[in-house]
Amino acid sequence: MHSYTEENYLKALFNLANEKGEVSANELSKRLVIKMPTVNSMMKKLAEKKLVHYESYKPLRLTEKGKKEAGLIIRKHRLTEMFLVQNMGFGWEAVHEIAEQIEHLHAPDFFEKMDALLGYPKIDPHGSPIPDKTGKIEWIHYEKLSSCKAGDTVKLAAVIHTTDDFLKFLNVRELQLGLKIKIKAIEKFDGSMVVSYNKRTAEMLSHTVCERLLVEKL
Amino acid sequence: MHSYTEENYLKALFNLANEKGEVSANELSKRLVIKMPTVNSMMKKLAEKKLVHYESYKPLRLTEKGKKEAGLIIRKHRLTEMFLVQNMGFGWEAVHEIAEQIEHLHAPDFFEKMDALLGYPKIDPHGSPIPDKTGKIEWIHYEKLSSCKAGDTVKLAAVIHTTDDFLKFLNVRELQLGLKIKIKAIEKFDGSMVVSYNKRTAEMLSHTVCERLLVEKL
DNA sequence: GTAGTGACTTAGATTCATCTAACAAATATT
DNA sequence: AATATTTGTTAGATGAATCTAAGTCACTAC
Repeated sequence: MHSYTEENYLKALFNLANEKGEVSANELSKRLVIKMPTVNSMMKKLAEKKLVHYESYKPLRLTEKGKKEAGLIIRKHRLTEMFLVQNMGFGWEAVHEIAEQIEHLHAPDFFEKMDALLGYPKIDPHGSPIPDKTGKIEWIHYEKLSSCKAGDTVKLAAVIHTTDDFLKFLNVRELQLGLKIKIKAIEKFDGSMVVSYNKRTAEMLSHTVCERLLVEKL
Repeated sequence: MHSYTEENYLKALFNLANEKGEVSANELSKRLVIKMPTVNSMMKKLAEKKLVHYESYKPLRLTEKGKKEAGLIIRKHRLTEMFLVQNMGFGWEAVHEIAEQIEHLHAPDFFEKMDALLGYPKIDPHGSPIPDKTGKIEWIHYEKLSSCKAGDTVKLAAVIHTTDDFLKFLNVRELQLGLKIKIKAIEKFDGSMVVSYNKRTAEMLSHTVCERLLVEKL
């Protein structure tokens, strides 16, 4: 079994790799807010355990084993988030911090039970896919709202870079997963969009926001 | 805030004090399966933090502050057990291990929510009182079944020394909290009891079992 | 193609929770 | 009361995860 600390390194490596492809020690250090030398020695340790491929001065890569372990942690995280929202009534902005802790529990029955009570969900409350029991993730490709054209009608499928503040921002505007959104206009100079949905006929969304909303075209 | 480790010492001290009054370093060491010198230095550390009264070669005592902290951890443990049983469908024999881990989470909202969803329960699934939000415990005095007389009719109010095996033993015999039990006879030589309840007309319970069943006389 | 900057590594210190070994105090036994 | 046993304490070591300081590698810019 791996320590709480090791699990956080694995998860960070996994997430960074999916965001940017290769992962540098430096990025990892920044992500975890842990100084480089510490990261460096942990990488050697994880290499010993065959969880990462480590070579001096080369980018970091998870091994297959490492990916699987990371996937299983992320599975626990996302199942937990789903449970907190669906079965306990938390808002999607409130669950990340709690799930960050629960993901490290060694309690297979607990996660099995959550999974069953939720009906074996495939996505978490933010639309991110939940890895399966082997740690594998089934990537679903959505488009960014920012890459859609005026006139398109889309369905909100997932949100990314989900800080609490951003999620609260979405709450205030009733922007929820599954929502049907019509793009009325796009401002050329800043990429902001005017959209309509529900009873809102002209809501303004900045480019930053549109970059974080993933949609399916209808 | 206290570390996971410190919390376990506090909880063990609290429980031992309630079982036996005074607590020796030796008992604590055995309970936690941690060697004496380690316990010793932790006691000094907790004394620094004003959580225990420590004097060389004297029994250990929690300070008021220590009792409160311990009570709050036990509160989290018992709320969790209740939630796992009531809202997630676990059997009472399955929840201890999971709750041992969840009790250490720093997630006030999570425990608040469980408390609310449960309707602010006063006891856990084993009949033990749940400390209030200030860490105070309201002791309820029940009698041991073993101290009742033949002919008594009692209600099962709590079970103590609840190992998983013991709880499974009770499951098999349909012995649940709230159950009305009639004492038909007591064997003098070994203290075992013959009791009836539900459709069971002559169930034999050893003295060991009767010592662990707490009841209210009816 | 050398200098400079940023990324990476090594070396060594610190803190926490644990251990073993050895010693001291308190308690029990005869 | 003297001795043996149990309990508690001190000293010092270990491993995990962190740090700072200092040195090395590699890419970028002229």
